[in-house]
Amino acid sequence: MPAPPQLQQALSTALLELGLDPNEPKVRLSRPATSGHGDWSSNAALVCAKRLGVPPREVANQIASKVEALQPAHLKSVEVAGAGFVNFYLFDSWLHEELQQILVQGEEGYARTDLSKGERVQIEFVSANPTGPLHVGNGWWGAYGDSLARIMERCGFDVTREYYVNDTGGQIRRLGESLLKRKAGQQVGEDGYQGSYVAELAAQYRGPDDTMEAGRWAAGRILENIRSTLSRLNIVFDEWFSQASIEESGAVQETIDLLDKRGLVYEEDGAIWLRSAALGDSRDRVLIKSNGDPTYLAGDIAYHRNKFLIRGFDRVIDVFGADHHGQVPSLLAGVQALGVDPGRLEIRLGQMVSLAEGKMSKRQGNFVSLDSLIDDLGPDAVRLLSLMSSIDQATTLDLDLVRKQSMENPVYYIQYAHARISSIQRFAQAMGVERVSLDKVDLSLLTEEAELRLIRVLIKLPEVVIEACSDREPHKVTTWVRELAGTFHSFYHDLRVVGGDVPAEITQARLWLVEGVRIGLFIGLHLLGVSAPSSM
RNA sequence: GCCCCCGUAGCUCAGUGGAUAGAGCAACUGCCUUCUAAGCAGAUGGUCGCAGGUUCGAAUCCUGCCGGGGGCGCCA
Repeated sequence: MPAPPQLQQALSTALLELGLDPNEPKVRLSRPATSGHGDWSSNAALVCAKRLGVPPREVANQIASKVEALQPAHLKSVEVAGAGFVNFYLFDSWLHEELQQILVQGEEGYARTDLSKGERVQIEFVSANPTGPLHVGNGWWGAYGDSLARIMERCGFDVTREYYVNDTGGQIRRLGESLLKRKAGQQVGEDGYQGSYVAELAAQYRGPDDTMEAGRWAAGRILENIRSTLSRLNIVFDEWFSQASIEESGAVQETIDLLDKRGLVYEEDGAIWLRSAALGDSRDRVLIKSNGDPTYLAGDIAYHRNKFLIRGFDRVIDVFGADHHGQVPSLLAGVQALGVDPGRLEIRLGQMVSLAEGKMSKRQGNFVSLDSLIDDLGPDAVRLLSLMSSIDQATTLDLDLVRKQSMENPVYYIQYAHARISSIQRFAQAMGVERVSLDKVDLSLLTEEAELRLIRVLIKLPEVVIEACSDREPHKVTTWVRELAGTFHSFYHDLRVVGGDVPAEITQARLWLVEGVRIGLFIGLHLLGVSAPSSM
């Protein structure tokens, strides 16, 4: 939340009068961590003191008295503290006004901003090969991509969610081989897909004994399952983009022609190479193998040409697993070779998710599928669990522990807060207490510390969403939602809303307060893709 | 060898330039005749991997080292 405009204005004026630049990048008006340091605090004196050759506390004193003289709205007192911080204490009226605004804006409007500058963004994520069920890591990075999309949408971006389907080449052949071997009752080799799902598919396969045909059929079936698994997690894609379609449309050849025209390809050892070493990669890369097949990279560059130059996305965010880290420099080089500013392509790497029980491998089929984890914990818990920490953090899941905790999972803690508020609202109605309209309620009756604390947390949301968006870190929303839920539970314990001997006007003010909290929880949970139940 | 990520309480993780470092789980003590105890309150628990550097100020930025994970294909 930005500081009250009058306070910002007064501070700027004060700084200017002292010959200081209010737009100095390191100068901040921010909320201190502890309430003992005021509602807002400026570090201007610390930043500027050296240049002035005056002790910081002295500068701070001058700033303090100038701001005080300007008497900005809501300002109660100013103090100089620590090494030279100027701390501002505001009247509660500031918080009451903020709450009022939140209630006016509601679920739709609150914490909605426009950072987009009109950008169309594509986020490509999951994109797991259709050769087996999704694993837990796909769910982790999938929740990340989808929540990032939701957050960016709330910040005004036009977002397309896309899944790149790897439905071509050696994998499909290998899948087809595995299927046919299973069907014929033979052993699947070491380099085949050994999971039991292959046997299940083999039993259903009615097509000819053609490797590619069987492979494509199986991939199609698997993709259907992937789609339904993802939808259990509230992940829905706008576009499923087929790699085969890129190859069959001749787009790969067109792309290579384009690169050739730019003088960035050459032939050697019967293969076609990209001069990627000249574009930041550690070496040159093969685009067309000596057997005439395009490499994965060639298809990927053609795909990114489609993203940037055909469909015209302003910005593309690719979410990959860290095991694909090696292909990043090549892809960036390829994009640059197309003449696209590589700054328009962001690649976020999700660190690996593993199980305490041991390593997972899709080929060997001994992994815990995302589906079974969802069966185990429920979709909300899986989604929230995956959005608790940064994707830069490698995760080791201890299933026993997670299962044991699932009844005391953070997800219930948060949802319970939302359900409790709904319950209060139901109770009020049952008692015949109707909420008066917003222009009739006197929010200034909210003076208890537990009430004010709640508003202080609630008003952080817009800034949290903005930060989560620009840092591409959805888990910041999770952190905030947990804090709000905790603050609410504490409030709930301390103060009654309806009934008891609470005066009617206070009940009204508190009903609106908890509605504000409900709005915050609802928005936060929605951005995380977690449901907000009205009862539990 | 080179590249990326991580190292914070017993465990899982927040905090990434501000003033006494936070939460959940585990362990301890209290709180339900009152709007949902899936909750609340209190106490316990930390050389922020190590060593330098930058800064008025570093868990946060820079360098080196140690430890863990991932990657360096005419595989995808």
